[in-house]
Amino acid sequence: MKFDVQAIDKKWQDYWQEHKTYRTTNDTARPKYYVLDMFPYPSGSGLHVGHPLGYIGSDIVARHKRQAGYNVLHPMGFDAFGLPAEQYAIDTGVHPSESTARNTARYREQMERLGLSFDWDRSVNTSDPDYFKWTQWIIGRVYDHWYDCREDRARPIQELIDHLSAHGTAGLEAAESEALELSAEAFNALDAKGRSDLLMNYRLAFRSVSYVNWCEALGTVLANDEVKDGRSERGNHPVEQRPMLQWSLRITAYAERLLAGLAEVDYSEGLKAQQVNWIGKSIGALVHFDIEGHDEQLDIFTTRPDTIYGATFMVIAPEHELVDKLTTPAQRSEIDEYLTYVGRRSELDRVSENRVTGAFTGAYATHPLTGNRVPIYIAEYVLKDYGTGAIMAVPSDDDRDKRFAEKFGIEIIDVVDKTDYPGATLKDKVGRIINSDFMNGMEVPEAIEAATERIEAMGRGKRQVNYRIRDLVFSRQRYWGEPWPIIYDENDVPHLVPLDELPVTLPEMEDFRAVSGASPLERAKDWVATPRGRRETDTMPATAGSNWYYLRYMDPHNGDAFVGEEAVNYWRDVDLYVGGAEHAVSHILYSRLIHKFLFDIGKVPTREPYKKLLNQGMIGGPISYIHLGILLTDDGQRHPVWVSSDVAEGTPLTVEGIGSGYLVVDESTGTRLTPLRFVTETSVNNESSFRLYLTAVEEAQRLDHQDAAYFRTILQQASAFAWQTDREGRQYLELSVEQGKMSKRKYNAVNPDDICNRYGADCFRMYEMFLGPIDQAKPWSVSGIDGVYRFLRRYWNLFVGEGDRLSVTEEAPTRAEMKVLHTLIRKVTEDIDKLSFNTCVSAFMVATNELTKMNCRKRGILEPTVRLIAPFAPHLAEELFAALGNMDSVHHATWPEWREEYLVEDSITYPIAFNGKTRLTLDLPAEASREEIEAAVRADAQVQGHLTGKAVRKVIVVPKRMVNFVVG
RNA sequence: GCCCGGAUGGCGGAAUUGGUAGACGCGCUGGACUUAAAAUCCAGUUCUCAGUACUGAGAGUACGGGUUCGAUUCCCGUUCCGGGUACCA
Repeated sequence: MKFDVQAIDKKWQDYWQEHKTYRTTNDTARPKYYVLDMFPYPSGSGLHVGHPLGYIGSDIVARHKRQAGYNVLHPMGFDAFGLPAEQYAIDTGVHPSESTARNTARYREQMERLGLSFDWDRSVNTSDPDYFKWTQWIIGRVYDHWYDCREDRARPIQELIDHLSAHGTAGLEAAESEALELSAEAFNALDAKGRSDLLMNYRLAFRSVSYVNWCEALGTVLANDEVKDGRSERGNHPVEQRPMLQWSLRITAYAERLLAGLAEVDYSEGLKAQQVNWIGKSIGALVHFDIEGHDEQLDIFTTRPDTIYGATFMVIAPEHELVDKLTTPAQRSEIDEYLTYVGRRSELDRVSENRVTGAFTGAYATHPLTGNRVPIYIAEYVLKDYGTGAIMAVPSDDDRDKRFAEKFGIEIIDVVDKTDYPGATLKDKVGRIINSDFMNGMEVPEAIEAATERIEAMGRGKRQVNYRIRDLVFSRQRYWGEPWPIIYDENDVPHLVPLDELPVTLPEMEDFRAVSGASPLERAKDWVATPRGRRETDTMPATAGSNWYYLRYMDPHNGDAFVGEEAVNYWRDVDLYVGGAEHAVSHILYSRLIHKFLFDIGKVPTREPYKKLLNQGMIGGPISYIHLGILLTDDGQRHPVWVSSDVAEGTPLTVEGIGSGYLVVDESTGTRLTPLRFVTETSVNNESSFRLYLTAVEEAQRLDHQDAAYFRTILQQASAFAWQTDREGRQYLELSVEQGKMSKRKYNAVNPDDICNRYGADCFRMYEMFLGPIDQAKPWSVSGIDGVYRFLRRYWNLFVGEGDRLSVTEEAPTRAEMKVLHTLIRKVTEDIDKLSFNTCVSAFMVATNELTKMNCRKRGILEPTVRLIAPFAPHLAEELFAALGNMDSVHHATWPEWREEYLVEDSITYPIAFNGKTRLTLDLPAEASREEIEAAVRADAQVQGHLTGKAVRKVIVVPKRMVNFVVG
């Protein structure tokens, strides 16, 4: 048997496929364990070495749990619908179904090359009609429900209709777009269209006009999480706010439960904090202000009702519905001018320059407590979407209000004395209330309570909770997504497409580009027109398919339900969910929402989908640059040359074929991106350095892949290289380097296939784990991978001796050998549990070093280590396990258990410290008592040497730990 | 600005109810084997100072304080780095 990692990888990958080694059945006799990787979108560039970090970690857990006797569900599938897939298709001119199929196949190949133990028979793909049939069905269920705030759950829309026709809105506490009051008679008098419109106010999936993020370049609306700094996350295009008719999901109804549910899941604190911030709960009060000369009231939301005596003006959002009505003739032109200005400003302008702007409407509100006249302004800094879109401005205790007041010359009344709290900021909610009538002298928390009570008692408002989270816009004017399963009748009333007619598939289209706000599906006239009316032409966002996929894996081929009842009651939820932190907010939050909805309608037995979440760290890639300079030769000629990054301007240079002169730098010089595959990482004088060797340049001339082609065009920019020579006489240039994300554009993506082909999948797997804690970001570097390869080789050599023959003996193990084995069992078992994979690899190295030193070749020791290493190095383990005479796969073998009796120490090495400084160590019997230890230590000659001439004030003895003498 | 992480040799990192700081690996230095190289194996490798090999002394986990017999670990303050988020009333 040869240590030929390529052959071993191939042999066992074929074997696993053929024997379906990782097939999972819904065998309810065994305890279940569900370990899931986040759904990848199969991009055209394939996997790079950053992706597998999480896959390997979860695979180790899956394999370990399998060996530990669990029925393990460890599936993989693809998030194939959505903007990226469609944008990629448009860029490459290939139909998304084709490119998706190709990319999916590539991903699967790469994953199989890594030896990941997925049950591919359970794979799903969101763009598969058998899958999105159920996506459409789920959204249909959401559409068919409303949220009863009193029972705190979703209920069928028919029950709402029954209530409305019997009592109207009386006694109704529902999650709603706007508060409505309606009698039963009025409801019953509505026609079909009127009734449908009214119900939209309550449905959990509803259609309404709202301000949405419109992205002109992508031709679609985007959800809040798809927008970063006023630009689209995908493609970095500008985004503006526009009122549009859109489908949305009423996630706000679930805000409180999404918040509360965080208490019962095991996510990192940071991730929980992000979810909490995104939901953005704030507790405060709703206050009504009368407006002079108008019947309407101005409603504002504040978290600081205690500062109401400091409210010297009001500000409403420019888009607020009362703006037009409140504007006085004298102020009309000023307001119109301001509205034009605001309309011109993009979201990006608003975010980037933080100027104080606004205009006076001419109207005044009446302060509910003082009766004072309070001017009403409009200003950009008040957002239409948050609270009521209006505020009472308290310039003494709010930065923005203060800047506004200063600019417009408005009175500032100090209402909170913070002298007792030096350093406190406005947000700390501390201080003593002044200038505030009945609240004077109160501390802030007390005053908030008192103010709220007073306002409620006066009928001027009420306590209120507000959330930052907005309802989730769920329409896209794009082709590549699930069509909304809706048909509008001749009265424009939407009707759900019934289950037996699902899925609503996409029409075949040649040109599926989105044009100016109209969905491409509108152009598919035959598809839109049905006997019952016209189809909805909006599609769903990518999250529609990915927010419930973990349930489909439980029962992927079920044609009668999205998941069978028995299957979901067995698998229940995901025990360990592994993926990148970039999906922390949106994906996790939205699938928690759908899960809670499915719980409400009795389709899932658990309240949360993911019990424990592990966010793997990003692996960055070095981005290297070659330096271009000008060689000014003695004859005054200028020659562009490639130089080392450490060559300064003015350095004398001699370049072969050109002559000598010195280096100059001008606007044509600088740095050029160098593909990572041509860069060699070395270490010189303990400093790491990145070099371009002559051999790599020659290689770039030969190879025909993209990186080489790019690099050739770059290298044409100069005619020569100012080579340096290393110790071995090879020619190179020093490059400059920075760390960045791995991406195709930066030519720094490293393909795991390349590493596997060189070192084998097992070495790659263990090396990625050895890099450090899995949740920490780290730069990719190949330095060190040789060390892991050497370790695997040494481990192999424990089993295989001279002439590549198995050299394992049947001798009985010694106590020392058993101690090595059981120490390893304990360490690996415990550390897998802690998801501390890097220390597992170290433990294997330590054990291998020790067994090599002992020259241990005994089956009784070595065979259990094969079962331990199987999750990490599945191929080598399989090869060795078979060589030891086992017929079944090592991955079905049991996990070894450690026994304490082999771990106990006979003697313990005690550090002996004097005033806390360790001076020597002494070996003492493990079972020695405190007194025996002290006596033995005091008797030691060396210890006495340290104690001579000093008074021992105290002796601290911690059995099995240490001894410390306090001397004076 | 706010929230969340983090800072340990030349490098990746290890060390948890507070008890020998630097496991393991890389790199580097020296040696063995070899015609040579590669591979492999052995030894050394936190820094400073002192000495004769065995060694000894001092400093040391971003920085400044504190608690403690004892602090990488707990507390207070500061700096820097990474991530998220931002006119959210």
